[in-house]
Amino acid sequence: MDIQEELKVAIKQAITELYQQEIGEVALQPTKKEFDGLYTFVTFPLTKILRQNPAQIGQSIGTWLVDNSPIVSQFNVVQGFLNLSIDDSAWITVMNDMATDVAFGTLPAKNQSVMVEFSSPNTNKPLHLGHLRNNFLGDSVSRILAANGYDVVKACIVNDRGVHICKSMLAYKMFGDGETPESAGMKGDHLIGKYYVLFDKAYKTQIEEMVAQGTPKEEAEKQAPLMQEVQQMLRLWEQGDAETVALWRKLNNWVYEGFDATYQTIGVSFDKTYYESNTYILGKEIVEEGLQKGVFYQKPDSSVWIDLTEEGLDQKLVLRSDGTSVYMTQDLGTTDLKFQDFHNDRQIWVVGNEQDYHFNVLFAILRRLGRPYANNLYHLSYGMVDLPTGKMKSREGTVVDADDLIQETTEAASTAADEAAKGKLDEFSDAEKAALFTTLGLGALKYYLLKVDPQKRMQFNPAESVDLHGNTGPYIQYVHARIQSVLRKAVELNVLTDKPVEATDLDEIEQQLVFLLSQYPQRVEEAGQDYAPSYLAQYAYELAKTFNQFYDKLSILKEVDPVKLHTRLVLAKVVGETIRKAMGLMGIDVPDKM
RNA sequence: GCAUUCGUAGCUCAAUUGGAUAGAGCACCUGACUACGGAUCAGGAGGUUUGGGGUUCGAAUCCCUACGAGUGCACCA
Repeated sequence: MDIQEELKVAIKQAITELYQQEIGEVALQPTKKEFDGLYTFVTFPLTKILRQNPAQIGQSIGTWLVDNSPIVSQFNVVQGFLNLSIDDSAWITVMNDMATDVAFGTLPAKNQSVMVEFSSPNTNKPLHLGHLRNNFLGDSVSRILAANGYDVVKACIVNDRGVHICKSMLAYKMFGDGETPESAGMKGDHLIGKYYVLFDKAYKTQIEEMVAQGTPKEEAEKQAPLMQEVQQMLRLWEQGDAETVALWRKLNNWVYEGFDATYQTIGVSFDKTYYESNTYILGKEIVEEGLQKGVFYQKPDSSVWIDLTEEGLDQKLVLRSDGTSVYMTQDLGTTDLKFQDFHNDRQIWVVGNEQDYHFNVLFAILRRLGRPYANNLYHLSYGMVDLPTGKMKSREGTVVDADDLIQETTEAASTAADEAAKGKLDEFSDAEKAALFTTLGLGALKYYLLKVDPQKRMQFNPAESVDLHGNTGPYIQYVHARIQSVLRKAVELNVLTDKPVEATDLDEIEQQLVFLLSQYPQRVEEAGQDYAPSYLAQYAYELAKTFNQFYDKLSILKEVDPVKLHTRLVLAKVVGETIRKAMGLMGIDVPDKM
């Protein structure tokens, strides 16, 4: 039973019968808390069509609904707002539906596939806070789309070649002295990051020396011997020089081991990994195709361009005059490759908003080329993560390392949780405790980063990110643990939660809870449409908070009326399951005890 | 300079896409524990939604403008 749908149909019917008019889509909104009712229909827009004032329209429709719809029990009209109360029997039907539907909140299969590309790291340094926002977003959006009935392919493109990795390679060659992750006692990605920093230091010293001797800074940056060597190394790599390739392979593998450990900790995985070393040559035949189709044009120096001024964009280079690729060429190639590999109905890129322009251009070019998939591409753009002290700057050493952060968050969770648990965890083994603290720490961190609208730049406050109170992951996790505790005791009392609810009336707060629960599938759908994990964060918090109010106001296990006791247990059970699902869509686990 | 995103309580964020008196959390103040898990709940205070115009029954939301912040405007990726 879908109360909202039934209401919409009933309202349409009311207008047809009362006014002999057809209206389009009926929009309902949740009633504000200070008014009676749960659904509100706004009548202002109808005044012109129905030629009546808003309050009269509300009064007429409200009266008709109470007389003709079995689910509408009461109504009130405030100006142009028609507030509707729903009969308890309808809510109880809804509750029973939800309690028996194992797949509640999972939408029917759409027989369409989506590729979500995210993470896509460079292999010269470890992941940082910004990558975490990217990974959590991509992972969560993938889960949300799967819940919406799409077949999802999670893809990662590893940027494993180029100047940046050559810098680490060169520094390792110079200062490495055979060091390995084992000998250094460091994760591989951190070790390579160390050499990247070493390169940068040595390089800067060279530049400073050259500038001191009178070379202009810009020229010094290009002429510095270290940079020359890096360029030479890149050429050797491209020529397939055995020694260079072997070094490259060795260092990259260390980095992958490090990344894998981090991915495992944060619970992120991919269905397909592309390596740029395999794909960077792609795209040149597309340039050829574009020239033949007249989409691109060639300048006398033989560089190739596209003119996108009609789309409000600029002229853009797609092939250098020496015939080598640029970033855009590669992306054209990989987009085609991804489509050939999976034939996805849609492709999504989770990439920071500094590349907004790049994706506008990429999509415009693919449209011009007449790619069949060109209108089903989406750049999920997200804002940077700032620190309370300002921007993260690698040069100033203010970058927050992902592994460090996760460790700190877990430690903070363990300190706070050990204290707050007050003996509840005594029976836990050390391993169980460690697992719980990771769940709580990661829950706090993921929730903190996902609750904000992706598009917005956000501020990361370390102290707030590990908070357990208020609008946080652990607050919601706590409600789940609390519910499980109640359900465990119910089992001891032999109260079954798998038979239908037989109550005939509900308390107001119970009604509010059922109403919220009934909205879950719709929220999943909206989150999918807008690629917005934040909707689910908002929802999970509201549900958890409402449950705590319910819990405070009404007793469950101490209730003497067996019908009410049963009703409340079923309600608690469904709330627990829905919290688990909603949090699951953000990649957040919920514990049974904490 | 051009393009683009953003500006909401002291701070961090919401606002169901144009709807009611703009809501939460943190911090601050007050109350509720012989507890179905107080890691909780109830209450208080806190706002000219950056300023100024406009559109309409109705604007944080749409348009214009000023101010402020971010990002992009490479034959880098």
